[in-house]
Amino acid sequence: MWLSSTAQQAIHALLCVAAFEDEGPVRVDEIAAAIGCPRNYLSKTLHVLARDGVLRSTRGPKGGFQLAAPAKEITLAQVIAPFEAAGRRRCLMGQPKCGDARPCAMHHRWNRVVSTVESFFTHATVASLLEGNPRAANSVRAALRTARLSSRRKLDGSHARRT
Amino acid sequence: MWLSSTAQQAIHALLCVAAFEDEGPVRVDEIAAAIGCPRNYLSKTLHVLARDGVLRSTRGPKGGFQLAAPAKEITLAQVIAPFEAAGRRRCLMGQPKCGDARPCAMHHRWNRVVSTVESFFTHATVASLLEGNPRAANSVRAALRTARLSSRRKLDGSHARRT
DNA sequence: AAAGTTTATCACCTCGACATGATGTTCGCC
DNA sequence: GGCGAACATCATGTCGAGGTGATAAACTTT
Repeated sequence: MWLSSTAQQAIHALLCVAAFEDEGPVRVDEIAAAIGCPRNYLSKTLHVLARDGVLRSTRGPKGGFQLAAPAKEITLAQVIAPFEAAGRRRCLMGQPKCGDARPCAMHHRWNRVVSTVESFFTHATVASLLEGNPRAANSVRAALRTARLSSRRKLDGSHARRT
Repeated sequence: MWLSSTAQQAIHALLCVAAFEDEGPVRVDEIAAAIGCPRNYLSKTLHVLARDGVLRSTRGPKGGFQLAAPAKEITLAQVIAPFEAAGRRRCLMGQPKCGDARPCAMHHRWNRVVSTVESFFTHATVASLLEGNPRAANSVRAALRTARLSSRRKLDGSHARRT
């Protein structure tokens, strides 16, 4: 709820990348498989984050996506910013004129609520999420490992085993 | 932001109806003109609220929409409920499994934020908005009066004046 | 330099929210 | 009862978010 599905994918994907922060780049296919979303669409999403300086992408073999900064320095606000018009139109009734000068009927009270939400997103970092929830972190890692295994298996199938 | 434009219209329209609570029904055309939204679409929206027991509609001359209960008893939550899937999917990452048992990485912290927002909507009543903001209430009333005047003028134009 | 792996991007599709115009339905009033 | 005022509803249209498959571009390895 509230976040567009694109923004949700972005957050989820960043958790995946962060979970393997020091093991090199993570491929789009792995992430897409791990979080269950279309590969090409996720590629587009991650590309945007790369342009915004949140991720770094490398093409070719051994390529993939990495964090562009330590996980402790990446806030959720940065991650969802490109995909949410949120923060712009804060008026509950969509009135363009609404502001502190010409407040709509619920401007002030609503503003307090909005601040709460915004402060959640600006204070929560990718790292804090993983640290605070070892169980969830593990499940992210597990999902990615599974994805890696099955892509291995696919490779083995195509050009036979070479042991 | 956050509320669908339909829900925004619903809230705005209810303020209009509430502002004229004791002066009889308010017509869709007036409301639509006052808040600047398509008449037929608003009609559909208000009809839903009528089916939900928030409004009462009367057809024919002297008809229109009235509150089905005192403005003090109508919460914003009731008003937006039919137009927002909100409250169902509270998981930030859209995971269906996410709950207190199998929390996603930010389930608990996010839940606190969600509660804040929900409590805003369940505690704010239509009456409280008008009372707390006389200025905004007046501008709602003014907009509706203007709409009424211009529809009068249209009538006078069609079947001449009869003074 | 050729082959293979990976991201980047293009053209296109689908679907639901929002919107519109015409038409039906119910009412008050003469 | 018949007219006009108002809500109710239907068929249809528009538009952007989300999604897909094919292809291009960049990189590594050999």
